[in-house]
Amino acid sequence: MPHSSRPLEDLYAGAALTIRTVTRMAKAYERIADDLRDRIRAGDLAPGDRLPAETTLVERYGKSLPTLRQALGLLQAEGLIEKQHGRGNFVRRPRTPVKRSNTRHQWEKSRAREPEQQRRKTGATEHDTGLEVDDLVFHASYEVVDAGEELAEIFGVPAGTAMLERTYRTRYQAEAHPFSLVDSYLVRDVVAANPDLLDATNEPWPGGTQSQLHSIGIELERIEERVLARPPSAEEAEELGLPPGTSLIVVGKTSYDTDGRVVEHSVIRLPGDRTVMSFVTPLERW
Amino acid sequence: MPHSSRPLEDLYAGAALTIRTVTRMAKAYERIADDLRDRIRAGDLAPGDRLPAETTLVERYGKSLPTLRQALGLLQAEGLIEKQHGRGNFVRRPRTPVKRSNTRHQWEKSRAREPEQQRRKTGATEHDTGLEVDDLVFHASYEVVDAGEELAEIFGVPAGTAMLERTYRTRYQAEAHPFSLVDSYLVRDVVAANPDLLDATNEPWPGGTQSQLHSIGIELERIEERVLARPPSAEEAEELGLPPGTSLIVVGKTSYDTDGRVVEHSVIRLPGDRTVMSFVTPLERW
DNA sequence: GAGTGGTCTAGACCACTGT
DNA sequence: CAGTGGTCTAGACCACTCC
Repeated sequence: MPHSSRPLEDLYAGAALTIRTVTRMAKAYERIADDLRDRIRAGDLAPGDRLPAETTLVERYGKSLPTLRQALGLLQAEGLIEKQHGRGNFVRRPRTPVKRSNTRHQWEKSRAREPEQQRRKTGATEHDTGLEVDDLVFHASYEVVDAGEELAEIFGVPAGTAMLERTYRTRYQAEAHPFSLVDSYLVRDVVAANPDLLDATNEPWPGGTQSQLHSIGIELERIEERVLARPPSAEEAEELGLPPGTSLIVVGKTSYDTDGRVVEHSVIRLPGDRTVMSFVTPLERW
Repeated sequence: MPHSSRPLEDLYAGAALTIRTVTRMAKAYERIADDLRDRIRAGDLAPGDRLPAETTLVERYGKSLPTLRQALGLLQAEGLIEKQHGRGNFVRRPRTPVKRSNTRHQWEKSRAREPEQQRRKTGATEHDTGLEVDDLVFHASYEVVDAGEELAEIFGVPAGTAMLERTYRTRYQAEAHPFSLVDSYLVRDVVAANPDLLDATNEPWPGGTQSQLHSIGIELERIEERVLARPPSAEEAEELGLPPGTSLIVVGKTSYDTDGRVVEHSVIRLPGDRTVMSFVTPLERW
């Protein structure tokens, strides 16, 4: 079963759960989809393989083209196949899962005060993914924008306050699409205390954002993350290489300093079909 | 803008982000979808309103039925409209968002040792949602199952070990569909120390799982949650009332006791279009 | 039974990919 | 240029909802 080598994800995928099977009339496009799905799961069609041409499948199943295409649409929504205009339909290769844990925050905090040479070795993303710096391609750009109502409310500043907007794109060297889109916001006048922080060419900053904040005397006390999922816009789907039907995970991350003030806020958009986030909650002892 | 009364969610929805507009040929079904989307956002079509019949829209836009339906399919995937066979297409009413925070774990732990009368007042779900116990309808059933490979690995027990499987469904009194499907697992022989724990009719147990574990002398030390999103199966979509195109959020929650042993594991399935999870990560002071 | 969406057909023409 | 998927049409018949 090419798509289910990881036991844990099987469990979450419902494979191990007994689901009450309901007998019902199978529609033509469902029967076709079921058949193709079985062939893929059985390994009859391996990841990367091209499916027979749609016209061929029309003949094989004895149904019309639109009906067949409806079946393929189902499989596409499930992430099993990928359509490539002019080339064919292909069995999707499972993409490298992207792991992200909230233990990264404490790790990054501890790193922030270490010497630069030490900080340069690995970043929080490498910490999460277990990869080397060279495996990742990183792109950053900065811009100064006025705070909208939402941002103003989050930071507790007047609307229109000048904010430093930093956008980051990170992808695996070997892949075409980034696995995270990050838009991070800081109050411009706060970070201006260190002019280096206003210059995108200093990215990637060894030690990350917490190290940058440390350079202007800010210590973080806690981080709050809000997680939701929604369908991607057409642009987001294209940028992340998301197949139609898969969703976007959006994380709103807010950093509070030791005075309880909001010092940073990020909107992190992640592909829903390959992101696994982990959150550890320690509990106080009785 | 009926779908965007909550500022924070606007930000995460991308409304406040400048997205580079790309000029490209608009396809017929995209133009129709754009037009209808605009009408909905403008409030021209209010939540709950029925759209004109598909045949009427075919005349209005001068396109064929399949093309029009393709456009409606887009809007449905975006969660803007809802199709109801035999009734019509309706502008979706935003559903009550379901909030869930990891602060519930510490809250529940503190509660576990309080007197029953105190525990009975509110549960963790009410703590999250800010609702009263009476606003929620709760269903539980228990079953003893053999541990599969995945469960065995998680708990560090041999495959085939007898597990207590507890399934929970929770919904708002006023709504037809539950907002969470929980399958929780415990090692049967561990919980058998208190026979009350094997009986589903004792649910809802005041104080929740941590209180139950307390009754057999187990104290939790930390909770790990793994979060991912995937498309729902047909059954899950139906049970949660998910429109096609929206995704499921799956949380794998593992509870460790003070000896570092796994004592409970849950698979929690939540509707992706209405669930907002919040995770707070405290950081150690410098 | 009237009105609505759901499924399915047969076929035309366009757009993209690779040789 | 051949092969492939993408868009679109006109129309038939079925299934569901509600009066």
